[in-house]
Amino acid sequence: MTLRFYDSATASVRDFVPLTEGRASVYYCGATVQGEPHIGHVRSALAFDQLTRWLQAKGLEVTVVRNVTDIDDKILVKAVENNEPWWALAYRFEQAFEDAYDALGILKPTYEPRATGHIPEMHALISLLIERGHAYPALDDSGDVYFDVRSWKQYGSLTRQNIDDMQAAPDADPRGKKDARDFALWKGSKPGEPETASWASPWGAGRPGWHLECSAMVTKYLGTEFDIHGGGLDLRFPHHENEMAQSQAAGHGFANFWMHNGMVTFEGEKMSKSIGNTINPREMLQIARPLVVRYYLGQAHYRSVLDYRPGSLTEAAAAVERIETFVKAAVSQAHSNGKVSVTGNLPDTFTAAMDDDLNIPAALAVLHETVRAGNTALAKKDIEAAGVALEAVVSMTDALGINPLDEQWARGGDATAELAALDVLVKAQLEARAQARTEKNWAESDKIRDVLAAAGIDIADSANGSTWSLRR
RNA sequence: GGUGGGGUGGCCGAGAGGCGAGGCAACGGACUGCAAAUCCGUGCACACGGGUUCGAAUCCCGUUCCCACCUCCA
Repeated sequence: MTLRFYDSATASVRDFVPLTEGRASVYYCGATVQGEPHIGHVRSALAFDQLTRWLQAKGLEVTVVRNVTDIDDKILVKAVENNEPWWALAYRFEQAFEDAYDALGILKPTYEPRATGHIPEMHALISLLIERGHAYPALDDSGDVYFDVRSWKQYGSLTRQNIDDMQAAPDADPRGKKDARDFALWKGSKPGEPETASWASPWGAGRPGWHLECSAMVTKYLGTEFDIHGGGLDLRFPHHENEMAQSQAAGHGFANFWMHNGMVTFEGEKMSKSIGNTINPREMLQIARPLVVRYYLGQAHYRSVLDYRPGSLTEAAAAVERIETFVKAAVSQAHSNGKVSVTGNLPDTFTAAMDDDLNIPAALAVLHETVRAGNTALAKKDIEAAGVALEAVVSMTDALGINPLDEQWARGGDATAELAALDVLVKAQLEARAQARTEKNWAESDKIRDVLAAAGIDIADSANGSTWSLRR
């Protein structure tokens, strides 16, 4: 089957044919760094990380650009509230986002441009739009520059909306606009705003409008036409609609595919900064390991709503442990050297599921079926079959970014020495217990197990001896 | 008012005309000194009402409920 993705612009699943053979260019909207990341931000980045990994697995050379919006109204407001320079606040939260992405193994984009670093590119785009008759300086003397929505007849096409049918914003302030729907490309400086948040421009000092940065940056790094533009579903309108309008009005082909990930809800309600029902990745990481959090956030189809509720992570942990238990057992029995290479040989059913608009739930079904087959092989002492299953499982998990053998998920480096020491001590206990068991001294055997269990160490007996693991 | 997405077994979550995806939980069995893990089995699900069809969770008509976007939002 060929690679297909759902394209929001046409509301249909289409074959994905890269504009340049062998390559793929992806731009997706990162965060406005005005606060701590919440799980929804991470899910979005994860969805596009899964996309990136799959494009790579298909042999494409992928260029990924994710923006950082480091200047906007809220950043300025919050900086004042915090009595902190806006740029310090933006940078601080940018780091918090990076930390959250890193913790979950989200691959670094090829490049991560900041809005404030691309003012000249934005000016050039504004000038071009004015020349072409699609933008105009504000009719009052605010110093704003607006996109002229009525001048672009395709406006609304991304979300298939008609301007006249749209509900007017309740706080519609016409300011110097020709139409209430016109949006700011450039915002003139207002009294009281910090000088550091103001840049000179042909239309007066000011700062960029939100939508403009993406159009300017995507063109700079990926060209006037590129393969995929992604982002959260909530960005579809107005942000992506506006982006598309201004870029196409400037004569650019722009995105070939638009991909939008679904929202994360909290017990049925959308999580958002403005409502305040958010979950911090840090909080999730306190109740589950990074690998489990990644598995949980990535297990549903990227376009589905993902509803978080207490207990979700416990269930995900059970599923992850099932995979890990098999991999661990198979490595020790089928790969005595402990080295398992990612072959990239994926079951056809897995590939077919992934090719079909990244159907990860179906791909995970293949993964779990392979785990079961592997476990059965181990039970039958069919080492060859177990080895085959092991390689398939490792390759599949690797393609999804949840390979339990990946050093990304290894415990922190600091713990290595402690673990090694613990291993020596626990192994001594296991030997004593093995002795007791050969003597059928079950009381002693169980006592040793209980003592270890009380310390958070679980032991498991098998035909090949006993193994231990730290309860997590 | 406009646009879009949905209602699937105890829970999560795919599928989209015909063999009960998969995971979690539960129960029964096998294995085990006992556990744990693992394997096998059980549950006969598709909001409601009509219709089309040999056959519908999947198509059509109607009803109903939910959610998102239309203002900053991943």
